Amino acid sequence: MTHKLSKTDRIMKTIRHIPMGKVASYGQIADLAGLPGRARLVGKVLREADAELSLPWHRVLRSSGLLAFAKGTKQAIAQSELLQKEGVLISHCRVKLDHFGWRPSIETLMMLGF
DNA sequence: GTCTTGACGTAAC
DNA sequence: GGTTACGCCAAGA
Repeated sequence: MTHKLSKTDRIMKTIRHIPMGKVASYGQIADLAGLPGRARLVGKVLREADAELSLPWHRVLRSSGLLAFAKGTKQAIAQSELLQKEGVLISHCRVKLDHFGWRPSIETLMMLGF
C-alpha cells in the first residue's frame, strides 16, 4: 500500500478535529498527528494551506497559550477576534489553557489513529 | 543529493 | 513571564 498519508496531511486532519471553543498548541497538534516534536511542520502546513480547506488555524497557538503571531500583525488580531467569537477569553495576547485548552477524549484519540 | 527555510519547543538566565 | 540560543525534521529550490 503506497497510500500512507503524508505528514502534512495527518496534521491538517488533526487540526480539523479541534472542537470549537477550544485551542491547541502546535506541539499538541504534531503529537496528536503522530509527529512528536515536529511542531514546525504544523506551522508550515498551515502557512501553505488555503482558507478553503476549512482549517481552524485560529485555534492553534504557541505553547503556553501565547498567540501564534506577534502582536500588531493582521493575523494576530484576526485570531484573537475569532477565538473570542467562539467564547475563548484572551488576556494580553494570551489564552488561558487551563480553561480553553483542548483536552482530546479517548474516542478522539482513537479516531486520530492512536 | 545538498542547502536553506520555517504559523515551533524547550531550556537557560 | 520575556528574551536568547539551540535543536528537529520535512519540503522546496
